[in-house]
Amino acid sequence: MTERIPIKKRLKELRTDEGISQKKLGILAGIDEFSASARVNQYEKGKHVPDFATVKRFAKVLHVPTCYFYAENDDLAKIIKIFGKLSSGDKIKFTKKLQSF
Amino acid sequence: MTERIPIKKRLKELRTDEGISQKKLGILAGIDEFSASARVNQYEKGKHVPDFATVKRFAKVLHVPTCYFYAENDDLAKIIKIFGKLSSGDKIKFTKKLQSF
DNA sequence: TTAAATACTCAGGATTCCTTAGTATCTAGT
DNA sequence: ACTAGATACTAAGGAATCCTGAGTATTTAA
Repeated sequence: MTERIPIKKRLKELRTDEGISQKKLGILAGIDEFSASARVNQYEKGKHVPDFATVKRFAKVLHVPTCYFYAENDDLAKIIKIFGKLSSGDKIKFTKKLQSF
Repeated sequence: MTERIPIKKRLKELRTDEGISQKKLGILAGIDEFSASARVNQYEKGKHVPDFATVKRFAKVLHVPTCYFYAENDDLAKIIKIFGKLSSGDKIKFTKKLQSF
């Protein structure tokens, strides 16, 4: 029973964009160096699912909002990523403009 | 060790807006009627964390994108919710508007 | 004030994850 | 082509977390 969870895909995309290894990503996210490689691989292959605290640390390392890893729709994922890169001022401005929709 | 996960807050907000009980929400999401009450309560109180497949079913019942439940930032949560309610055409317009920022 | 609905809790069996130890594969240098 | 080191990946079992079943509190409405 393979759970269709976006984390594996999103994690791999961002990690390869960043040009770092599975092990290094794990270490940067605070995972013990001796299990970092196995765990990140299990997440990317979809063998296991990281808990929220771990995803949160991946998000910090990879500079996206945490919920990016749970976005099923690619367009929505892109919006979440862009929103995360806005300045605080632009976030407010943008949010206000949305009320028109 | 209480994990600071947005699910509990988002779940309660949406459920009360909808005006249904914890048990009913669980049943609508396909949980066995004899454990629906306990499980949804555990999720809302933050005692346990639902797996992604379960969150996905909550999302369907409550008419929001799944990643809404993982959004830490309230403004971003609102954006995700609005995006989920747009028509395909408006989703494209919406995405373009964000590019200009 | 009572019954029913709703919210909530506990404990243990069921499930999933993390760690350890290792194998497979890729890459760069000679 | 060969080797060494880096990277990707996997199995298995102990550790951690969840789901189920059986309740107890609390709220609501008659």
